[in-house]
Amino acid sequence: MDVSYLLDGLNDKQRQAVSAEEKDMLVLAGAGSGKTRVLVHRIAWLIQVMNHSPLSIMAVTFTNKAAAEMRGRVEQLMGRDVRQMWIGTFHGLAHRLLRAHYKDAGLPQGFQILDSDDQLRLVKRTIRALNIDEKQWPAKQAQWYINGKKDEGLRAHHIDAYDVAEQTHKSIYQAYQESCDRSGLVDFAELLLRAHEVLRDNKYVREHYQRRFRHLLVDEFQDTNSIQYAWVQLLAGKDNRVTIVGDDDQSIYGWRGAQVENLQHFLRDFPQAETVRLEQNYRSTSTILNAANEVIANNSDRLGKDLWTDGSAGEPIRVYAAFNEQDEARYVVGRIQEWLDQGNALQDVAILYRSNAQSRVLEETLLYAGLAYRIYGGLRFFDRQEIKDALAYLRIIASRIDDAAFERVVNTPSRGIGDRTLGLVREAARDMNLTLWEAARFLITENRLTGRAKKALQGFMELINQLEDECTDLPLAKQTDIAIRRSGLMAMYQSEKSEKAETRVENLGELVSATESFMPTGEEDMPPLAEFLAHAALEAGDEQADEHQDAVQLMTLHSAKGLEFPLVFMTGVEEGLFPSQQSMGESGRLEEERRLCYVGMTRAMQRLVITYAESRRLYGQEQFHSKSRFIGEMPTDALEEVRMQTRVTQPTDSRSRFHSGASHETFEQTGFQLGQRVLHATFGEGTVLNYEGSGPQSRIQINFDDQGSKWLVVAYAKLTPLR
DNA sequence: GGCCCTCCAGTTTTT
DNA sequence: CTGGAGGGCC
Repeated sequence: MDVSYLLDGLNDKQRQAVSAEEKDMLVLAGAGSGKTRVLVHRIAWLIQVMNHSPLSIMAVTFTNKAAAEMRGRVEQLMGRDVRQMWIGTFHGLAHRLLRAHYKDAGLPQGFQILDSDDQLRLVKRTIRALNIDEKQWPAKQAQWYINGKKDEGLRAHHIDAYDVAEQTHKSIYQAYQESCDRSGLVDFAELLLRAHEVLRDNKYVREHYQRRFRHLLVDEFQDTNSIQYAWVQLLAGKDNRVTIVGDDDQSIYGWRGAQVENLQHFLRDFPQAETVRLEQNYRSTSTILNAANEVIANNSDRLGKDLWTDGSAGEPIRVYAAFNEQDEARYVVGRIQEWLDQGNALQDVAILYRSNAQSRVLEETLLYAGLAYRIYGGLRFFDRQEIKDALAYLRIIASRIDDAAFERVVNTPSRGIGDRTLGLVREAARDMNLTLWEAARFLITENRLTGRAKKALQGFMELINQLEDECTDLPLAKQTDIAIRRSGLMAMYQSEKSEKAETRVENLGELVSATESFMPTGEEDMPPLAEFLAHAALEAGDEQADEHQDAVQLMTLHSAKGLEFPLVFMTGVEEGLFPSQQSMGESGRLEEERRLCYVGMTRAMQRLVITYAESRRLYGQEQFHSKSRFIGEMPTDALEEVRMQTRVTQPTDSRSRFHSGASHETFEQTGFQLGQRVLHATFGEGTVLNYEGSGPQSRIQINFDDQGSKWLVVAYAKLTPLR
C-alpha cells in the first residue's frame, strides 16, 4: 500500500514523530508547529503502516472541540469511518468506561453527571444540612476544595485534617460525597477519580483495557493533573506505548490543578521515551516569533525549545500607550478600520484581554463604530436556566434518585411546594438516609404533611410517574416535547411577557430540535435519553451566537489558546493587570503569566498590536499602572511605539477628567501637554496624566514608570520633556 | 412569589 | 463602579 501521503508535506521533525518506531514518545510542540497534524498522521500511520486496529488506539484531549477536530481529521485523512475508535476527552472516555463498568464502579446504571453549577448547589445544600455557617465557609471554596482533592486522587477518608479549615472542608466533602452516592450523581472530577479507581482496583477491568489499547496518545499534556497522569500510567501498563504532545511554555492552567511537571515526570516514568521537538513555526512572522521567544526566555526550568520560521519578518509589533481605557479602545477600533480599509476581513481580527471585565469598554466602542463582534465564553446552550430545567425533568423521569434534579424542578413551575414542605422532605431524607424522592413518598404515606402540601407534592410525583409511563417508549424528541409541556415549564415561560422569556421559549423549542437531530451511538448499551443527557452534561454546547458571522473575536488570553488570527490585539498589557496583581508575588505564578503572554503573542499571524493604558477605571477607581514588564522583555527593534496619536487639546465631553478652572493654553504655558513623556531627576521617566491650576504654580500629575503616579508642582519639579 | 434593598467581592475555564 | 446573592417585606 502506498502510504507516502502520510508523510507528504511534513518537515523532518514531523516525519520523525509520525513514522517513529513503536515506542514512547514526547513530542514537544511549539506554538504553531503543526502538532495536531502530527498527531493525526501518527494515528493514521499506526493503523495503515503498523497494521494496528483502530480499536487498539486511544487518543485523549481536553476539550470536545479538540476531540472533534482530531476525529474529523483522522477520518478525512484515512477516508474511513473511525467511530469505534476511542478518541475523546478525559472526561468523555472516563464516562464511557464507567458506563461499561458501572457495577465495578459501585454506581447505579442510570447514574447522572453533575455539572459545576449543580455541584455548587449541592455543596451549598450540604453545608446547610450540616449546620455550618455559609458566610464563614463559602460553598464556592468548599467546591474548590473538593475538586482539588479529587484531582489529586484523594477521598475524604484519605485526608488528615490538622486545622479547623481542613476539618470543616473535609466533613463537607464527606457529606457531599455521601449525598452524590445516594443520588447516583457523579461530578466532573469524580468521573476521573472513579474511573481511575476502577482501573486501579479491578484487575480484570485493568487488564482488559491494557490488552486493548496498545497505543495511547495524549494531547496538551502540560494541562494534565495528577489523576489524569495516573490514568495514563495505569492504561499504559508495561506493554503499551504512550505518545504525549505538549508544550511547557503554553502551560497556563496551573491554577486549576494542571501540573506542568507531568512532562518531566513522563520522562522519568517512561525512561525509554524519545523526545522530538517541533520547532518550526508556520504561523507568525519572524518579528512576532522572535519577540515571543525573547519574552519566554525569561522563564526558568524550561524544557527548552527554539521556535523559528522561514517566513518573512513582516511589520514591527505596534505598542500603543493609551491615555485611558477609552483611548485604548478607540485606538484598537481605529486600527481595525484601517485593517478593513486594506481589504481584510473582520473575522480575522481578535482582541485579547486578561480579564473579562475589560471587554465592556471595547464592546461599547465597537458598537459605537458599528463593527460586529463576538465574545467567546458566554453562556452556553446547555447551561441556560430553561434548558437545565427541562433536562432536570428528563433526568428525574429517568432516575428518581437524582436529588439534584428533584430540587431543581419540584417547584418549577411553582406548584405550591414551598420552603416549609421542602424543609420537611430534606430533613426526613437526612434523618433516614433516603433520597428526596423516597423521603417525599415516606412523608406522604405516613401522613406527615398538611393537606395542601401533601396534595402538591403528590401531584408532582404523579406527574413524574405518568411522564415516565407515557414517554419511555417514545422517540427522544417526543419525550422531551411532552416533558416540557406537561410539566408546565413551557407554559410558565410563555405566560411571562418579557423578551427574556420569549428567548427561553425559543430555546426550549430548540432543545426539542436538538434531541431530534441527536444521533445516539448506542455505545455501552445506553438508551438514547441517557446518552443525550450525558452529551448535554459533557458538552455544554456552543454559544448560540452566529459563529459564521463576519465579526471581530473578543476573548480572554486563556480562551485564545489553540487559535490563530491574522491580526491580534493584546490589550491592557499593564503591571497589575497583566501580569495580574495577584500573581506578582510568586515567581511561579508570574512565570505562568509570562507563558500567557507568550500564548497571546503567538496567536498572531501577520500583525500584532499591544496596548496599555496609563490610567484605567477599575472597581470604580482611577488606577495608574505602568506598562507591563513583558513589553520591556521584547526586543526594542521589533517594536514600534505609538504614543497619543490624537493630541488632547479640548475636553471631549462633560464627563471630562480635566480640571475645569484652567484652560489648556495656560497649561501649555508650562511647556507640557497631556500624554507627554517627561524625565524627573529622582522618579525617572513618566507620562503626564493630568494637571490643575495654571502657570508655574500649577500642579501636574505624572505616572512614573517605576514609582506610579504622583502630583508635582511644575515650578519645583525640574522636569525634562522627552521627545 | 416577586420586588427591592444592602452588602460584598472583584483573574483566568473546561469538563 | 458593577453584578450577584441573600434577606426582608408586601
